Amino acid sequence: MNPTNSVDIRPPFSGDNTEALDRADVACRERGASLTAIRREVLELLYNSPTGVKAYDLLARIKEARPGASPPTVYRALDFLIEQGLAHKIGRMNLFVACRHKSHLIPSLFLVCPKCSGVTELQEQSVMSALSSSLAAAGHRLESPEVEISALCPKCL
Amino acid sequence: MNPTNSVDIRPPFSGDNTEALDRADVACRERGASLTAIRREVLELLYNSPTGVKAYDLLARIKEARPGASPPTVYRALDFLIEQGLAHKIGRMNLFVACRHKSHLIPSLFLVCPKCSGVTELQEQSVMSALSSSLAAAGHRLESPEVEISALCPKCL
DNA sequence: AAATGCAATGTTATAACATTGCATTTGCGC
DNA sequence: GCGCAAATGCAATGTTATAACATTGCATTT
Repeated sequence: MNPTNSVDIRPPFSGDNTEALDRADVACRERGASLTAIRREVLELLYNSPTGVKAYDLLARIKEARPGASPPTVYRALDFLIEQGLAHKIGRMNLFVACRHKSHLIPSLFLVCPKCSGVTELQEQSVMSALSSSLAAAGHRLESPEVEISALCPKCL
Repeated sequence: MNPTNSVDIRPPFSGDNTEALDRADVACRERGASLTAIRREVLELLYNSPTGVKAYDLLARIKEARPGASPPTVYRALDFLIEQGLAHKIGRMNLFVACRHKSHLIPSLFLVCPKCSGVTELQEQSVMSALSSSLAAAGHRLESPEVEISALCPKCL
């Protein structure tokens, strides 16, 4: 949650994420996918949240504009965003966050505060390389370049 | 899942976990807690499972002996075991595993295979120290000495 | 224009996971 | 035995996620 230590490529609370959304749109197109209205709206909600968001909270927000929205509406959008590398699920807490990667080439640590649901993304070569080699030695392979860790944030310490 | 690299302090598939259970019982007593019959049975089920186990699967097993068992029966036992450091919850997959720590003084990595639910526990100084210092630099503190990581196991690679 | 294909979305229901609240029983020091 | 705290039984409910099937809208073919 401490902005000084995050690797955000844009301000987490910005009211206007048009640019980031447009960039996401372009990235999807390049992969032959399409960031439809629903998906864009969900992504925008994630962009505007300083913390991880629960699926049913997203649903409630989406319903304001689309009264017919149902759980699958949201889960499908989230699945899509995750597939596209635009969002990430914090499994421990059933929370969803926008991806704030500098690059998918660099693996990330997600620090999830169990108290405030804040999510900070770190890119630490030292940790990730130590981790990768330990895993390799144990015959395992990281499933995704995203590792989530439950850690109290500075505010909640 | 590769036993060569695990830090199990006893065989994971043993049919007779009496000793480990007795040790757990003593450890609880020392802390003024009591490993009651239900709790002991749940712990035994965990000990006997090579993989993480879902709460409702545990419930089904417990019901064989105690037809009246209900979700709280199992969740309360699990909460107790987790409090006592005898079990661990894998949040990402809603899985529970017996704790196979050598010691709670040494932090552990839990490698959870997303394919087979296998759980391997690693104790790697290099990783944990790199991790701790990165977290500290970011103003965070590990919530628990247990870090879970989603990684394909050797069998499922 | 009609038919077809296909991705996305709508709709309903239900599965899967977890907790709350309250009544009852049990273990245990006195 | 008595009183108390801890544990358990039990029903209901809350929360998270997916299954199954129908419909829409738009691009392509006939």
